[in-house]
Amino acid sequence: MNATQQVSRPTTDPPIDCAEFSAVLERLLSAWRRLAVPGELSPTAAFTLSRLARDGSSRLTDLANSEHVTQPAMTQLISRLEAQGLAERFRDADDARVVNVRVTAAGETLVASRRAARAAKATELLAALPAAQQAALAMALPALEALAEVSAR
Amino acid sequence: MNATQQVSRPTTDPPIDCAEFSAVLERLLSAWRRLAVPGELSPTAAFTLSRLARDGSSRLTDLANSEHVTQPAMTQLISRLEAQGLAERFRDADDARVVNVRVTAAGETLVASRRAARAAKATELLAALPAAQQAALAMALPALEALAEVSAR
DNA sequence: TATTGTTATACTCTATAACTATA
DNA sequence: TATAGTTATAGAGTATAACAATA
Repeated sequence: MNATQQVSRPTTDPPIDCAEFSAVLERLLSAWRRLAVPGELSPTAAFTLSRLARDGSSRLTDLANSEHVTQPAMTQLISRLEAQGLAERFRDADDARVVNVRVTAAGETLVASRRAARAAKATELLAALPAAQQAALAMALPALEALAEVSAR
Repeated sequence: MNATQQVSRPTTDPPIDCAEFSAVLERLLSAWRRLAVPGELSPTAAFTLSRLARDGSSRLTDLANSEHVTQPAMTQLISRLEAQGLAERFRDADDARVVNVRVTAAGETLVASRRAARAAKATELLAALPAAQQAALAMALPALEALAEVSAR
C-alpha cells in the first residue's frame, strides 16, 4: 500500500503539530490572563480599547462583532468607557443611524501604559529562557504576526 | 565611557524585541479568545477544567490562586462544575479542612472535545500561512512551550 | 490563633427582548 | 420594511465581609 509515502503533498507535509500548537497557545492565553493589569478594565474593555488605539475609530456594530459580544453589550461597554473618559462616540456624516467610536487621549495613554506594563513582564519572562529559545521566538515573530492577522477575521 | 560596548553580557544581547513580541502576543491572544469554543463554559471554568485535566487534582485554594480569582469565587465555580458533573470534590486524608478537586470522566471528555475543536481551527489557520512561516512556528514551538511554563507562575 | 472553605450580599458584565430613529 | 443603536430586564460570575470547622 506504500502508506508510508506521502501522496500528493510535495513539500507541505505538516511541519507543525497543530494540536500541540493550539494547546500551547491556550496555556499562554491562560497565563496572559493572569498577568493582565488588574482592576480598571474588563478583558473585553481592554481588547476593545486596544483595538481602537491600534486600528483607529470603528462602528459600534463592528466592535461588537469583532469582540464577539452583542450590540447591547457593546453599547453599554462604550458607555462605560465614555464615562471613564477613555473613548467617545461621534455620529457618522453619511448615515445618521451609525455610531462611530474612537479612543480619547486619556484612552491612548492608558493603552500605552498597559502595553508598557505587559512588555516589561514579557521582557522578564523572555529573559528566563535560554538564548536559543529566545532566538527561535525572534525568528518566529513574523509568523506569529501573520497568524494573528489571519486569525483576526 | 565606551557606552557602545556591551558590558557584562557576553552573548545575551537582546535577540528579540520584547515590546513587539508582547504586542503580537496580545493580538494573537485576542484573536484566540474569540475562536474559543462558545457556549457551555465561562473562560475561568474552561481554564480551570483544562488545568485539572492536564495537571491532575488540585486544592481549591491553589485553583483560586492560579486562576486569580478569590476563594469564594472558586468555591462557586467548582460547585457549578460539580452540578454539571464535570468535576468533583474529595476530602484530603491528612487535613480535614482541605478540599481537593478533580475532573470527572465527563469533564475529561468535554475538555478533549474542546481541545479538538480548537486544534481544528488552528489547523485551518496555520494552513493559511506560507510553508516557511509554518516551519518557523514549528521551530519556535518548544520555546513557546517554555514561555507558557515560566509564565504559569 | 491561623488556616481552609462556605455562605450572604452587592456589583459588574452580558444576553434577550422590546423599543426608537433613520434608511 | 430593514438596519443601527438604545433601553429594560434578568442571569451569570465575581468580590468583600462574615461565618464555620479544623489545625
